[in-house]
Amino acid sequence: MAILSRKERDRQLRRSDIFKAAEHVFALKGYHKATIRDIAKEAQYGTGTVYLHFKNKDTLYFALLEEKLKCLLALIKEKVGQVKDAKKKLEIFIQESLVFFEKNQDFFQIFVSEGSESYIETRFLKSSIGLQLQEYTESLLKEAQGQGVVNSNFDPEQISNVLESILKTITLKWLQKKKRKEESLVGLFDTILRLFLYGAASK
Amino acid sequence: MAILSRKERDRQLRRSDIFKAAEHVFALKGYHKATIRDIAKEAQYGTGTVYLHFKNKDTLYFALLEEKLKCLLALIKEKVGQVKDAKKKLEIFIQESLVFFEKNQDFFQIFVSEGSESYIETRFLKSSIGLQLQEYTESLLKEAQGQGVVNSNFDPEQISNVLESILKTITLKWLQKKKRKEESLVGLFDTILRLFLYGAASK
Amino acid sequence: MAILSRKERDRQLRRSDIFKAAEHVFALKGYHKATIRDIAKEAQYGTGTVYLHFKNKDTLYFALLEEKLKCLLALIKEKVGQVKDAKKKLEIFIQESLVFFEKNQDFFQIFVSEGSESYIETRFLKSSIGLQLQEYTESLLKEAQGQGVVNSNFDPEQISNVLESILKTITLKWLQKKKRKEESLVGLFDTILRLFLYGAASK
Amino acid sequence: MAILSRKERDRQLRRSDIFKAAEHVFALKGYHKATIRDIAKEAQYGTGTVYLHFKNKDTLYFALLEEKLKCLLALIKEKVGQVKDAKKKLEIFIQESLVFFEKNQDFFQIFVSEGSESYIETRFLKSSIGLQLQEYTESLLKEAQGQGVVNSNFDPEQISNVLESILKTITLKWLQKKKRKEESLVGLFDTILRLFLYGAASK
DNA sequence: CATGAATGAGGTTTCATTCAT
DNA sequence: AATGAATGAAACCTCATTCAT
Repeated sequence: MAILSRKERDRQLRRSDIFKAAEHVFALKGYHKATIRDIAKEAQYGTGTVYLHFKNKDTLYFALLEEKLKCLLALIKEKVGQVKDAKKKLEIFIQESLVFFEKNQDFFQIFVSEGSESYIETRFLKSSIGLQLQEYTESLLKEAQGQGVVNSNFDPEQISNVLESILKTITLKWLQKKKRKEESLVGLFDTILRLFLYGAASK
Repeated sequence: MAILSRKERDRQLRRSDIFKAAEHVFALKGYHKATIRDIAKEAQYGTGTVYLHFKNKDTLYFALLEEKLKCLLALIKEKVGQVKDAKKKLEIFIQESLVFFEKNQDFFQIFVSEGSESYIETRFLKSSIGLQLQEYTESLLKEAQGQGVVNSNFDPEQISNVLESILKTITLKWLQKKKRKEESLVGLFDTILRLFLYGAASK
Repeated sequence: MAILSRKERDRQLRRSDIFKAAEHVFALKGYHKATIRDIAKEAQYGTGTVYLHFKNKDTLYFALLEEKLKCLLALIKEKVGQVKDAKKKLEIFIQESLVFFEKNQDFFQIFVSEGSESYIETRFLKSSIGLQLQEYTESLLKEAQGQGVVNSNFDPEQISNVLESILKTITLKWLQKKKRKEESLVGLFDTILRLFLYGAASK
Repeated sequence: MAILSRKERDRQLRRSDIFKAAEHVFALKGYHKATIRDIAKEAQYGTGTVYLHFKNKDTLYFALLEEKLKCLLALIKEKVGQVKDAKKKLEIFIQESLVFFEKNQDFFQIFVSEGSESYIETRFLKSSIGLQLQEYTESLLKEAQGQGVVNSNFDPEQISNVLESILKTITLKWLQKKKRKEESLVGLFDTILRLFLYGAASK
């Protein structure tokens, strides 16, 4: 068993190496311009080795998305689970998302690009983790509606999508300007929360 | 002159045929999976014919985006120009966008996909029409800030991005559910305006 | 008949226009890079018009070669016919070739390139005019052998080829250096004659 | 080291296979009509394999020329280096060229075709090996002039070109008649040397 | 297991040639 | 007759995927 587990550990290490490389390359070049050889080289493996761990390019791409999203979701769930207040939960949701995006900028670049090609969108949304995140966000918003934090007239799915899109938009623009400014992404937390909850209107 | 104008008209007709086909195929398959042959076939022309009108795939893609966006922008500018009130202007901006998206669903699919691969993003944003739309939206929001409709603490660029992303998100979801529901996209105008201006919070 | 002959004259004019254009374009770009559209445009005709006069690109190319070579051969024959002495004949042959090449540098460029692609070589050599030139040169050399001007041990075909290749080589190098030097091609007559007849050795 | 050298040897083997195939196909069809697929098929490899070794068709073509010319030049230099007498050197130069051409008839076909399309000419002449051969030939002739073997009045560049063209012409004609006659190319050595040094005139 | 050379399907693009006007 | 838009075959080249070592 000790041998098996070492084997398994090694296996996971390779997978993780490839993930890291793929994350970087996909973020840099986009799905189509990135080649498997690029990724293998970045990971310092042979081309074929990638195929020992992932059936094909698609699989690798989505596995990468899922893996990272699983992290994000787990993180959020854990932190959110520590509070009861629905508004606080939303705040933590946003906060932790921003922290995660700031730490994983390559991943974010991929995450935000996904949705581009229609067939990717479809496939990804059907992936269990994509759905789970969607559902979890919705559940938070329903809870917020239950507690009178969010207006109950809105369709929970709709506003969860809107929240996500605001998060993505603000993060994306921050990423594009990062070179010039020296602002932390988390510093935009207030803006996002405020925009989402109270909108752009004057008080 | 009659001959010349007929020639020119024919030329524009071909261009338009190809645009229509390209719109459809790009929307269906995405930029990368769409082939020039697909588009030519859809337009019922030979492959080479496409190249008589567009230097290459890229050019066709961006010409299509620009053409449509020019329409959208012209439409919006015209309608918005008929009112003075900044809030009314915003309303018309949203309203007309929705009308346009509903009428041009294939284009919307492409429009929302654009932004995916980084080089497309870059190239598109640098295109004059992309910038113009961006700037026009910002100008509307600045005006709204000037008239106290929108909070002046926000960065106009930021909220214009947020407005655009809300529009896109809601439209996208509507598109994905269209088969089931039988709701008009313009019917979501109130939701969008409200969400953007006053946010998701309870009153 | 007058009408017919005018028609025919017009026809010859078109042909000649196209020839002139083709000569220029082929010389500039080479056979493969030159397109029929290039040639038509240069001649200020429509693409299709070229096909009214020449079955296809190949035909045009070889017709051009033949036309010019027919001129060259006619010219040479006429001048050479005015003398009896075999050595003088050879001198005139070389002299007139040089004059012709200097006057028709575009044609020379094509002429010297022909021979490149193996299939062209074959086809051209089998053309009647190619053979005629070859045979005429041979006959001059045979005559020179008969009069003791050229050594009878040589195969007439062989030395006629050698003479032609010396002519081409010297002309080609002259053409390539023309920009720098300001020497007339005919000025190289002595060199060529001397090299051909007495070789490169010291006296 | 053994492993590395075997890999390298394999690599050279593939390269050589492709060269052999390319030599044959280029000789048969000429540069433009030859396709990479033709060459790959001839070499019994897949199309893509060719691109593992040569960036593109051009590169393959010139690499082939260079490789062969490098051999020819090396061979000549070695043999010529064994004698001191300038005339003997010239003789060996011609002799070895003929031996090489006879052994590498496909290459010769290509070699003689090169010079066709102007851009090929230019590119080839600028290649170091093309220049080297040119310069080496010139140096031999200068030496011959120095030793009174060749008339000093001639421009060394000019007569080196003439020598080369005589060599090519005679070889080309021999190649075209090979099917009929059963003569060795080297058998034409005397003719070439005599023609070049003493010309075609009677003694 | 790891490798990376080999593969070949498939995409983009060009251009000789045709044909409706 | 003249035109030039339309055609589509065919070439180049890339890269996901396989497989022998």
